Amino acid sequence: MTLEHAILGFLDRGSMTGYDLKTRCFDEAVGHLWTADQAQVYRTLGRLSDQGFVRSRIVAQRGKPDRRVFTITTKGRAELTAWLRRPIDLSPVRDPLLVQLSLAAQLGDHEVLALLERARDGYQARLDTLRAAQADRPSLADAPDARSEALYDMTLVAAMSAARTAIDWVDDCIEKVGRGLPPAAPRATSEGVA
Amino acid sequence: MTLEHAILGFLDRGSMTGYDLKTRCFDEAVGHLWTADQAQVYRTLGRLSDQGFVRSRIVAQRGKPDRRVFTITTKGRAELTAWLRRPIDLSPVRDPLLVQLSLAAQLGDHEVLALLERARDGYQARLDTLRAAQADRPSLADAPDARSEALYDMTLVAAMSAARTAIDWVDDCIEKVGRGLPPAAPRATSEGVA
DNA sequence: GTTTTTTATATGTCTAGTCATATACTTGTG
DNA sequence: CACAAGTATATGACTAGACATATAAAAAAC
Repeated sequence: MTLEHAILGFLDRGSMTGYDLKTRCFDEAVGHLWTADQAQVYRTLGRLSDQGFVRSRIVAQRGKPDRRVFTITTKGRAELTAWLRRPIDLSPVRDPLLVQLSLAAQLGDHEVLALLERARDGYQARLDTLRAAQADRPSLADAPDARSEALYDMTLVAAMSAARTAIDWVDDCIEKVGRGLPPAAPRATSEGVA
Repeated sequence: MTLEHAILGFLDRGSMTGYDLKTRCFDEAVGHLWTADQAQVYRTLGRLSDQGFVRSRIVAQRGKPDRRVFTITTKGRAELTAWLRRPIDLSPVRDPLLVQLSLAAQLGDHEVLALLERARDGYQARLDTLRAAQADRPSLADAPDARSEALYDMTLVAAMSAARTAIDWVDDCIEKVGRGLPPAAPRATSEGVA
C-alpha cells in the first residue's frame, strides 16, 4: 500500500507522468526511503486510476513520445489524507547480511572479517550518497515548500544516522574479530544431532 | 534466497522439522533479523529437497502428528558454505514510516507529533524485546557453540543499536516539531502546476 | 465439560515486487 | 556515421512473501 500512497502524495504536489514519478520522485528524491520499480509505478497508476484516485490526460509532444499526465482527484486527496493519519506498523527487520553473519560460524576469522569489511564499505557508500543528497538537495517533485522540506530533512537525518550507527557497529565487530573469535565447536560426526 | 540459506544454516547445526525451524529458529532465535512465514518454510523445504540440499525422513509419534525431520546433505552443506562466502548487497532501505513522514506536510504539527510518538513507542518496544532476548538468550537451534554465540551476539547488538539510534532520532524530531514546523505553502488552486 | 493451545504438515490464493523486453523518436557521444 | 543514452509507456513472466484454511489429536485452561 505504501507505493500507492506515496504516488498520491507526490501527485498531490503537482501533476506528472509515470516517468517523472519514477525518475524525479523515487530515484532522486526518496531513493533513500523507498525504491520503486518502473513497471510497478505504471501498474500502480493504472490501479489508482481504476479506483478513481487519479485522472490522466494524454499530452502530445514533438519528437518525444506522448506524455500521460496524472492528476490526483478529490477522492484521491481524501484517501491520501486518511492514510497520512493512519498509524503504520514498524516494518520488521529483514537483513540478509545479519542472517549471513549469524550463521557464519564455519567461516574463518579472516573470512568473517572480509564480510564485515564489505558491509562497512557499503554503509560508507550509502552515507556518502546521503550527504551528497543533503548538500545539493533535489527539488522534491516541484513543490519545495518549507514544511515539506523540514520533513524531508528529518528523513534524510534518519537515514544518515542509521548509516553512521551501522558503520560504528561494523567497526566494533571488526575490532572484536581482530582480537579473535572463540573457536567453533567440533562438528558432530554426522546425523545423530536431533 | 536468504530464507533458503538460512534454513540450510540451521539444519547444519542439527536436523529438525519445519515446525522446529519456524518456532525455534525463526520466531525465537532470529526473529529480530528475519521473520519467516510458516507456509513458506514448508514450501522452501520442499524446494531444497528437490534440489538435493536436504533429505527427510518421517518419524512417527504417539499422540502427536508425524514429524518430517530434515537433514542437510553434503551437497547442501557445500551450497551453504558457498553462500556464506558470497558477498551480499546491502538491502535497500524500505521504510513506510519515513515515506509517510516525508509526505505529511498537509498534517498539523500535533498530528505529525502523534505519528512520531507512535513510532517512538514502536522502537522502544523493539528495544525492550531485544534486551530481553539478550538476557535470557534462546538456545539457538540446539547448537550453542561459543563461536556461533559470539556472532549471534553481534547481530543482537546491531539490532539494539539501530533501535536506540531510531529512538534518539525520533526524540530529536519530536523536539523540533515541538518548537514548531514551518508552515505549509498555500495549496495551488487546482490543476495547473505542471 | 467445552474451548483453547500446542504439535505438525500442507495447499490455495493473493499481493508486491523484480526482471526482461517491446516500441519509437531524438539528442549527444565517439 | 554508428551507437548509446534519454524520453516515454506498457506487457509478460516470475519470485517472495502474506494470509487463510484444512486436518488431527493430545494436553492444558477456563
